[in-house]
Amino acid sequence: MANKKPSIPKGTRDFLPAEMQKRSYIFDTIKEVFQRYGYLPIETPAMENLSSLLGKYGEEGDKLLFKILNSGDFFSKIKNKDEESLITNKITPLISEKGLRYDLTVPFARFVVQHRNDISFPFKRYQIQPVWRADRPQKGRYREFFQCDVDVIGSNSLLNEVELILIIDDVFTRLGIETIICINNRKILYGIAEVIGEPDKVIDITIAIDKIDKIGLEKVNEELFQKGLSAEAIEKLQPIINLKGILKEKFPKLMEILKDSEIGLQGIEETMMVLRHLKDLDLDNKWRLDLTLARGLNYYTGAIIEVKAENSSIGSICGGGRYDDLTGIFGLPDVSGVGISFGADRIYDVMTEKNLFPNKSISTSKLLFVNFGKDEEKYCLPLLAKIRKAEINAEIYPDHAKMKKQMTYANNKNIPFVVLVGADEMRTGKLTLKNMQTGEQDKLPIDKIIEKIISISN
RNA sequence: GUGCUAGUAGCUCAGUUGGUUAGAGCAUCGGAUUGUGGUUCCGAGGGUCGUGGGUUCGAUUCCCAUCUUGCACCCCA
Repeated sequence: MANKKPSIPKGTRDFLPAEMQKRSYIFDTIKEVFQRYGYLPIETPAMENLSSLLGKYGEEGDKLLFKILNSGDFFSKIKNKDEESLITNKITPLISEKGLRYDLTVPFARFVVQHRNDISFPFKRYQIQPVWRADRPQKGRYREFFQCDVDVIGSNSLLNEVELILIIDDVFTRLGIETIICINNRKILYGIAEVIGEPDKVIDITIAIDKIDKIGLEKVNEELFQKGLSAEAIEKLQPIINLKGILKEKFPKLMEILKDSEIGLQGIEETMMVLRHLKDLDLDNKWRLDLTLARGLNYYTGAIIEVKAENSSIGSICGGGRYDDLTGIFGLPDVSGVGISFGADRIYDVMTEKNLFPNKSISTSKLLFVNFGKDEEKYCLPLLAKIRKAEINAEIYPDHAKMKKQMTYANNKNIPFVVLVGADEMRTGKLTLKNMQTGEQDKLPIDKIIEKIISISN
């Protein structure tokens, strides 16, 4: 009798038809744009070997991986069952060798290495699938969510970076979301770390200055000090973080600062190239160079991109960058890729918040046959087939229920037309067509009904 | 993983300083109307008061634990 209420795991969601319709709208729009730019779809399994996943996302990422318990009697295979060897991180490799994917980029790198002989480079692919993270859920953060990735792999050209930004601009313009696209380059960040004499602390530095908008300059400096940066290095960093002004002024200053760092200068050059193109292209969305943009994922090496919706509490809705050696870890060195990922669920949240979904009716059915009984069913079925052949979405109520019930069904499902077929209609061949919006009724033969519905829906 | 908030019908929420049968609106179902929905009127079903334990004569109410939700940190789409 244990009649427990059914539930789903923390941070996961069911989607009702009304939500699915809106989600499909987002996915369809994104897919259409991806294809417009010449990207082709792939899919990869929900689970990967843990060895493919671990160590790719940083320490924090490893913690957030969902691990899958081995099948069978794995426990008997463990030799030492004393407490010492049962500590989580020691026992994990013994009982789990698979995990749910954390993003689509790392599985893609694995995919490219594995299928290198079946694809030709540069390889442009898109991939729309769910990913899983064992994070604490909160606003705009789920444990299962969909990413829409576009990547080009096997090309060093900065044209790819430019193209991805155009895709971002295209997608958000179509969806009606006003965004700001932030652009930076990891090489500039490396350069800065080099110049201030703390090249080993790049990650700490970037993570800290990434928070400057949120916690302010003082707290950032505090955090840097705690991470072990010398006071001198922090001092040197200040003018860089505080670089103000328009691009024309920023770049010469930055070049002066980074003049002793080869990698830093390279980063500046790359970024200037990209931005110069963007200037010519007249985007609908705002964009800017943001030296405080860092992004947490370890594998980025060049350009980094992040998109935020304007005036929204939901965090970034799209992000990405260039990774020079992701395939290297899987045994294929010297292949560079760039890619971005759209967070479909956050885009959904932003669009809900700002009421940006087009208000279409939920049902796709244009017409419902009311069911009066056995003889009438028999009479209606061929007519229904005819209507469907005319490419009109239509259905018949499956039970011989009361009129009220059937009409309510049509009403709730937003079906614009109802056809009533009883003894009278069967005798004359003229069916009663009811317009659910106006309440008007006509007696028409089936061909006229088809004509009418087609003319109205066009 | 850390801190804070909350959990009462399918949904949104009342309520109880610990005391018989826990309420409303919406939704659902039925009827007024056996071939006419969206508006109206009448009625019905639905709750182990998140779960487990403790204190008490008695707990939905107090205490503890746990799960879930929301928020902040961390991190991120």
